[in-house]
Amino acid sequence: MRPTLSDVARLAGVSVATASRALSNPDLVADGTRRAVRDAANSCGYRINLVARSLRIQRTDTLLVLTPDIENPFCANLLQGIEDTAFDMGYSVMVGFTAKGDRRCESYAELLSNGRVDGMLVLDGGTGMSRFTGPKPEVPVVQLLDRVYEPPVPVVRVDDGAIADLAVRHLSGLGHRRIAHIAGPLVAQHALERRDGFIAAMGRLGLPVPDTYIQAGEGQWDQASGAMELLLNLPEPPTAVYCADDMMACAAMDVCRARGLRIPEDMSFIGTNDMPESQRAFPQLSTVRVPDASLGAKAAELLVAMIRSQQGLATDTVLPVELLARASCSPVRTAVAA
Amino acid sequence: MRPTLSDVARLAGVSVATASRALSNPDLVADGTRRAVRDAANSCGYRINLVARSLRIQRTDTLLVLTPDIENPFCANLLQGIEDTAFDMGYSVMVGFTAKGDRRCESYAELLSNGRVDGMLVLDGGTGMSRFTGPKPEVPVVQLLDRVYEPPVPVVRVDDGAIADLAVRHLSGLGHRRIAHIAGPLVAQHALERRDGFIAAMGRLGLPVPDTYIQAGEGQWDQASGAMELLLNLPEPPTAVYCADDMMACAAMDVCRARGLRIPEDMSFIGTNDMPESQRAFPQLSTVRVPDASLGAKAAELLVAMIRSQQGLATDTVLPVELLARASCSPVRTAVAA
DNA sequence: CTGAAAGCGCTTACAG
DNA sequence: CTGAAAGCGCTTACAG
Repeated sequence: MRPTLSDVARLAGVSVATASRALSNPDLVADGTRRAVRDAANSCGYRINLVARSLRIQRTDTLLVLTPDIENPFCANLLQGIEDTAFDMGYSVMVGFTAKGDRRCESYAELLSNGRVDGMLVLDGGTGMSRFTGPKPEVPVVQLLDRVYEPPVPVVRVDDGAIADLAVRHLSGLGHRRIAHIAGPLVAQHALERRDGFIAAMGRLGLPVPDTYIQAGEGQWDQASGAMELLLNLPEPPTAVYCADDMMACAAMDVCRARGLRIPEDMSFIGTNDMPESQRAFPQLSTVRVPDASLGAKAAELLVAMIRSQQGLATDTVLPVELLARASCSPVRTAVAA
Repeated sequence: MRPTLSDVARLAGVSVATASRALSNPDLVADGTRRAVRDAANSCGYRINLVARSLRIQRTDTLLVLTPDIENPFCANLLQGIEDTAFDMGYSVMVGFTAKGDRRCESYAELLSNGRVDGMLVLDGGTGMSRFTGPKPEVPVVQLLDRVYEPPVPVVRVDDGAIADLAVRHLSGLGHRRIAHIAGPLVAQHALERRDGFIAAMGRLGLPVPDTYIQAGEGQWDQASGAMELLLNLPEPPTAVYCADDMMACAAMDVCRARGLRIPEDMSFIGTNDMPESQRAFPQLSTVRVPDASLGAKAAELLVAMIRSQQGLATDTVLPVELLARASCSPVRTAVAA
């Protein structure tokens, strides 16, 4: 049998109360007593039972993070960022993958309502979490990137319209006018807003956006490749492409290379997120960096603040993005076109 | 206040004992009673408190998985595979990243000894977990890929020597004799065994292995690039390279491409793991597939079996690997050398 | 089929 | 500074 606090108390010749204090609140106890209790604990190999402690103090010091998956390196980084600051604040993290279906989501949401975790951090990729946790502002939930619950459930995100605008202006600054967009999974709000932001930015610059210049990439390698094929087969192909995601940009670049096009001379590319593969791509991919680590850190901090029921917390936190001009964009070649 | 079981009992006009049975063991209770209790529970929005339940039944139905990081897609897949089968068996998973240092590892290990989780799954990348959890066969721990604790702590793995042998024989079957190896992080046992397996396999075929033909890639993109540069600068460069990891193979291929070498005509490559990038590489990378999902599933099943204190469990489970011959290897060009 | 009671292993007012 | 006691919210022999 594992020794309990009362075993320690008996060994040390004190009450359980004192043993508890000596171990978790040493200041409340006399020097000698403290030493006696510690010795007793060591000698019998005592380890506190955290479950009992949790029941008593009514918190688990555990956070649940929900993410569609972690095949996407961006999500993986986010998760690591969250775990990192959670750890520093004394929290452990449980993880659930929502892309696996509704039954899973429901089951995960119950960990929160059933008291197994103190709070939940949801990074939704268009999965239907909203069906399972209604907008109950009283439970500690913070959303990452996409708003799936109404305010006052807080969200930590970037400005996706601004991202698209940055990308488009970079390209237009290089003289491009025929700019296409390969969109992400439009079930996810951020993908939708990047697409709409793309249209808006083009409009502001007076550049035309034929329907065919917006292709569905769905955040998938293969679909993005297909989207690029379609763009290249257009009677009047674009000279530059803004992709809602770096992985799709890499896929699209590969298609161009396979067709013998030079990048950036024949086709310029700009992605989003600054994933690890962007710097490894050839040529290195220009992108709009989304600060994954800070996003995760901010979200974790906010969640913990909610758990500790602090007041007046931000309900919408927008973190800055950054244009990273690398080698995949160049000035447009002056068209000698028909 | 959240309603408790005694609130439900009062509402339904029964004892707490009956309320508990009606909810978690419906068969033990009369039809009418069951209905009354359920109605009561619904009407007040009762949710069971899992922490209290855990304390009572002495298990948490939670597993801890320790991994160096999840930037490596292979680890990410493994984690997802584990979570998947854990979920199916009724377990939640907590995650800890061991690459973050010793203090972290120690802290994670305490979750096990302090009763927060029922078992631990460790995927060690050469981090010093062994320092924190001695070889106590009684605690439920299973190791993935690398053995860091002595038997009888079980391990679920592949045969790394066989992997290297498969790769080398594939290359030698194509006529290659000058075969080099880019090694993984040698602090990790699997990397060490792949390297030693490489040497052994070459020896069996009577092929020479100059020291310079074994370069340190450390599982890092940049280091692998550097390793490839060194190989290319050799007076007598290899005609083929076996990489301990697909990511390093991709890095090495990029170096060759940048130098204007053709793959596979000028240099053949074979990797390990079958990561997603392997199929996206150009040309598609030949590799030895390590069955990440099955590895995770097997490990999770084994761990749960240990938790349920089943007897006679395997202490060493070796899963089969598979050679995937894709486009990055071709017959050696008959040397017109000096 | 149901209830009274004990107990899982802690923490924390409250009194002294 | 220390102890006796209550209680966190469940489950499960044990009796009936």
